[in-house]
Amino acid sequence: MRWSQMHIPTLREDPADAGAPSHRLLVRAGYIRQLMAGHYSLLPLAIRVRVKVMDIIRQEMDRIGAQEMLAPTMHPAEVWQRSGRWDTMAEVMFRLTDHKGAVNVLAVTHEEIFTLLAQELNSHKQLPQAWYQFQTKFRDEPRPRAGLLRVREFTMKDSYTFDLDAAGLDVAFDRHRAAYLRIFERLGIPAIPVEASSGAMGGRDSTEFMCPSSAGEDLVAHCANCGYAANVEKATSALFPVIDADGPVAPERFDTPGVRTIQDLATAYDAPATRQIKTLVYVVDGRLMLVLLRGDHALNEQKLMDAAGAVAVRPAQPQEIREALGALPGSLGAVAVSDLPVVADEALRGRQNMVTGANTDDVHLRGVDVDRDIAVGAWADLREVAAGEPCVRCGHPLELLATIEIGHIFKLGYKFTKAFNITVLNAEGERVHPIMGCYGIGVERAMAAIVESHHDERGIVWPAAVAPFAVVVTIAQVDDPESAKVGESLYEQFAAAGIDVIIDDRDERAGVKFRDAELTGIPVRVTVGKRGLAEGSVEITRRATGETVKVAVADALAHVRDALAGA
RNA sequence: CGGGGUGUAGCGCAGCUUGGCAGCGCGCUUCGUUCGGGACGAAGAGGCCGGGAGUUCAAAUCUCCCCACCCCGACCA
Repeated sequence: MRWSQMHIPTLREDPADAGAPSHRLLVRAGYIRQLMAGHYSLLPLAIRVRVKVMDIIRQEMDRIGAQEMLAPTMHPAEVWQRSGRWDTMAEVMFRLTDHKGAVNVLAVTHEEIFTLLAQELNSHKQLPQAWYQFQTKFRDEPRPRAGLLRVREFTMKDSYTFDLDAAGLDVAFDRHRAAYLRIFERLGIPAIPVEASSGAMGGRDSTEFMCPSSAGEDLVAHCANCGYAANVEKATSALFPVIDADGPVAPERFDTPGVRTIQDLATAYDAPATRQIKTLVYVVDGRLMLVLLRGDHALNEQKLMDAAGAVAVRPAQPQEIREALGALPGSLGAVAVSDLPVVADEALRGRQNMVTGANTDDVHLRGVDVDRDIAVGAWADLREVAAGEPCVRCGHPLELLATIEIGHIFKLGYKFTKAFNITVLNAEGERVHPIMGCYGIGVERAMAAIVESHHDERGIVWPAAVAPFAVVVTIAQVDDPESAKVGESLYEQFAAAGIDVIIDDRDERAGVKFRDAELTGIPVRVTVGKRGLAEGSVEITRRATGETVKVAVADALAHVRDALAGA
C-alpha cells in the first residue's frame, strides 16, 4: 500500500472530547470516526487491525475444534419471548417494526439463535458441538463512553457449546479458557482471568478476562503474591478477627441525637465501625429487604443480586424506609423486625455486643447479639472487598485494579436447551437436554485494550501481530531519484517476502512522515534518504524502543525480519 | 435516569458578560523558497454561529423550548 493513496486522516491536535488514551489515539491517528454516541466508523487502518485480531481469534477457535457460522443480526421478537429474555433484556434491546407490523429485535447476543440451530442435533453421537461467529451486537447502553471501550454497536466473537453432560461442558469450558489465554497472549493484552458474577446471563461458573487499565470500568481484587483474582462483584477477602466482649442479656436503647452516620456513632459513642451493624434497605425485584453489613463494610449490589437471585435492586427511597421501619437512615436496625426479609453478610455471623439503629430517629441499640436478636433469613457474602484486606488464599494484602473486560466465558447450563426443548437421544435411548456454554470476546474493545496497554507520548505502539502494517518504508526525500528508487525497491522486496508493508511516498517533509509513522504505531520504520544512501545504508527504527540501526541496503530485509521477531 | 459541562469552517478554539461587518491557529488550494523530526512567504477557498420560537431597528451574543455530544454517578456481557 501507498500512504499517498490511503485515507489516513491523522490530526495534529488531540480531539477535544476524548479522554481515554485509546479513544484519543485511535481518533488522532486516523483509525476511527464517531457517527454518534457509541457508534463509530472504522477507517482503513482500523479495518486492517480488526482483520488481524479476528484472524488470531479465528485460528485459536478453529484450533479447539469450533466451527465458524454466521447468524442473522435481526431476530423475530417471538424467539426472545420464548427464552424469557424479551422482558429481562428489554432495556438494552433495540426493537423495530417492519412493514407488516411484525416486531423484530437487533441482536444483543445470540444464545437463542444458536439454540434454535441445535434443534437439528438428534443424537449424543453428534455431541459435543462448538459453534462460533463474528457478528454485530447492538446494545442500547445507557452511557456509551471512551471511544471503542463501551459502544452500542460492535463486533463480538461469540461461541456456543453443546455437550451431553456437565463433564463435557467442563471440557468445553476449559478448552475455551485455554484458547482465550492464547488469544490474549497473541494480541498482546495482559489479560487476567478472574472469577465473575454471571449477571443477567445466568448460569454457574463464569470467568472474565480483564485487562488492567486506568480507563477500565471494572474493579478486580488481585493478589500479587498468589495470583488470586476476582471481580469485586465476586471477590472475597480474609478478615482480621474481631473479639466481642460479652454483652448484656438484652439490647439496650440509648439516645444518639443528631447521629446519622457510622462515623458519628463511632466517634461520639465509642462504637467502632467494626462493632456496628449497618442496616440498608433495598428494593429487590420490587420487594423491600433489609441488608445487614458490618459498619465498616460496603455493599456490593451485584452480590446482593446474586444472593437474592434478583434481576433488579435499588436502594429504597427515604419515604419507603420510613413507612416500613418508622425511622430514617441513620437510626435503622433489624432487631425485632419480623415483617421484612433480612439478609446478612457473613462477617456478622456469631457477632455479639453490637451497636445498631433502634428504628426510632436519634436512638440506637447497644449489646445486640446477632443470632439472639435478629431474625436473619439468609446469610450471604455481600460486602465489597477493600484494597489492603488479606487475600483469602494466602493472606497477602489485596490490590484493587481498574480493568477492561475483554472476554467472558460462562457455563450456561440448561436454561436455553430447556426453554427451546432441545433434546438428543443418549446412549440409553433417553431424551436429554444438551448442556450449553457461551463465550464472548468484544473485537473492537480488544483493539482499544491493546492501545490502552501499548502506547506512549508519541502515539500507538502496536504489537507486530496486530499492527495495520508491520513495516513502513519512509522515503525522506521523494524528489531525490535515488531515494525513491531504493525505497520502491525495498518496498517491493519486503512485500515479495510476505511482509505487510506500506511505503510513505507522500511529498511531505520527513518530520511529518516520521510523526505519522509513530502516531499510527507501525512497529518498524525503514528510513531511506540521501544522508544514508551516501554511504549505502538505510535506517531501521523500532517503534517500541526508538532504537535505530544503520544497515546496508542489501541487508535491510534480514534486519527487518529480526526487528519484527522482537516486536 | 440524576448531576455537571460543551455546541461558532475539516480539526482545535476566541468572540457572548455590555446586541451593531463572523474571527484566530492548524489543515486545505495555487505560486515561490525550503526540505532527515509537525518549514517560511504571498494569494485564495471554506460558515444554517446545533435547531426552533421569541424580544429588538438589529441576535453567535438576551429569553424560552428542543436536540446532540462529553464527563461523573446510577446502570450494564
